[in-house]
Formats: sequence, structure tokens, C-alpha cells
Amino acid sequence: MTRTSLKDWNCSLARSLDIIGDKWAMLIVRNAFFGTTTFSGFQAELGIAKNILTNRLKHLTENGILRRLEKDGCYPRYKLTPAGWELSTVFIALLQWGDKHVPPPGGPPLQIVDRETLQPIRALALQSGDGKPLSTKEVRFAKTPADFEKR
Amino acid sequence: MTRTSLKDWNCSLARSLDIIGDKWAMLIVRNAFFGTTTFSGFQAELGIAKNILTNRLKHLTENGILRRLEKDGCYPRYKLTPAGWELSTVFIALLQWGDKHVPPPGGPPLQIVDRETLQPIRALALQSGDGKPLSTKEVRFAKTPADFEKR
DNA sequence: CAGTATCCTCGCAGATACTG
DNA sequence: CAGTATCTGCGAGGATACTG
Repeated sequence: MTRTSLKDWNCSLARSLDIIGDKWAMLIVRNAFFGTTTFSGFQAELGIAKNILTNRLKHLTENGILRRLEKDGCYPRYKLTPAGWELSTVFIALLQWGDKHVPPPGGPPLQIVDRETLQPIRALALQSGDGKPLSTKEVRFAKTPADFEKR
Repeated sequence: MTRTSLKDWNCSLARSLDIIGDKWAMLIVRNAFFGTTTFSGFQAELGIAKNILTNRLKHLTENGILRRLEKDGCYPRYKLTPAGWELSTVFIALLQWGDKHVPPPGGPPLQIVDRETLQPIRALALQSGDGKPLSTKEVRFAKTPADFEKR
């Protein structure tokens, strides 16, 4: 009678979906990937309710996607773990799929380009260390970040 | 006050998540990819409630992921559209991520191998035509299909 | 077999006020 | 700023009975 949990399924996809299978989780990871680190940052960019955001951040932290870093006298920062970084392969695939098959209401889709070459990125191979931002493989948006996520 | 819909966001990822961002949708696509075509097939394999399954199948059909084929005097069959096939890049990425980062409760994870070479598949490039199953690139499970998804 | 029709429940999510 | 606490409610999702 309770909702089925996928945690214990003998299937990696199912278990993965149990962690990042809801829309907010994936969007949070995406924004973390593109540089957001603070509570209010996620909150403003996504327009998500605070308690829900708390929930998701906690859930992602407990499942090893995010790491919560507290420096004394400073705001806590959320950064992707290596496992979190590797999720980029997933949402980039989804993003590109969406670019192709779910056209935006108006205007052309935003593009992800390499920060240096400005060439469109088709797939990412990430091998980051311990949550540090990537150097050359780092990506940005062709449009300004502000354009990107207007809620 | 209503739940936020991602349909109209200016972001391909968000719009994609609105379509296949819930766990059942992705699992249905996965099973469709691996050969399931009938209502009862999905129902038995996933253990999903019938009305929910009806919902999801309708939703996926309306959004161009599945195609519902009716032959007179025969059961309806659900087959992936080309767009649906291309989703495999997404869930394979997720599946492999899960293999690495969300270890199963007991025993080694199942593996996806090439049907002919039996080599593990790391990434798929699909270029299927009109919903037809793929030929050489088709994949199967190293274990029997029956092992695969025991609900 | 492939759904439709109901009913019911509880989880997710939104809004808001409040705290260190 | 970064949450916590509380209230509220829609609606996803489950169970079951029924139909062509």
C-alpha cells in the first residue's frame, strides 16, 4: 500500500532512479555542476520551496552526490562529490536528448560549449578529483549564465 | 500553489525531466528497449499498478516516446519511436553510473553485453529507423532476461 | 488480455512564519 | 543567510472490481 521503493531492486537503473529519479534532484545536480554552491543560490535559481530544497540537499548528501562543507564563520557550501560529477554524463545526455526532441516553446535551445574552444560539447568524460571544479573540461553556456535559468 | 511544471522552462533538461523524470517512465522505456511490448508484460515486470501503467503509457505515447500499434484481432503493442530509442543513451548512462556508485544489496551487478560479441557495452550509439529493433547493436543481458527484473 | 472506473491514502510539494 | 517548523492540499500512486 505504501509507494514502491526502488532501493532494493536488483537493477542499477532502478536504484539510481531512487536517488536522482525526481526532477528536483537532477536539476540541483545540474546547477551544482554549473557552479551553484549555496542554499540561496539553488533556491533562487530553481524557485523551489525551502523545505523541499532542504530535503533534497540532505538526500543528495546522504547518498554521496553532494558534500556539505562548513567553514567556520562562513555559509555552508554544497559541492559535488566525484560520484556527483560523474552524473554529468547522465544529465548531459538527457539535456541533449531534450534539445533534439523537446523543442523549447520559443527560440533556439541553449547550447553547451567548451569554455576554451567554444565548440559544442557532445559528450563529457569527467575524471575530476575530490570535488574540485574541472579545469579544461569545464563547460559554460553560450549565452550568459543569467539567461540560462530564469526560473 | 499547484505543483510547478517544467514543461515551459527554457531548459532542455527541465523539459525532458517533465516527460521522463519520474521513475516509472524511465523503467518502462528501459524495458521497452529490452523487448517488452505488451501491457501485461510491463505490468508483470515492473509490478506497477494498472491504472498507473495506463497513465504512463499514454503519457509516453503522447510525448512521442512510444508508439501504440494495434493490429486487428491482436493485442496492442507498444514500441519505441526513434526518439524513444535515443533515450537509451540516457538510461544506459544512468545504469552504468548506478553500477559504479550504487552497489546492489547482494551479489554483483548485472551486466549489459553486446549480443554478438558478449563484450560489455560502455556506450550506445543508436541510429534505428522507425521503431524497428536494432540489429547488431541490440543488447541483451548476460544473465537470462528472467533474472533481470524480478519485480 | 488490456484496459477503465472507483476509492483511498499518504507523500511531495508549496507557502509562510520563525530562529540562530 | 541558511535553514527549521507547521500547516495545507493536490495528486501520484496503490488496490481492487469490473468490462469488452
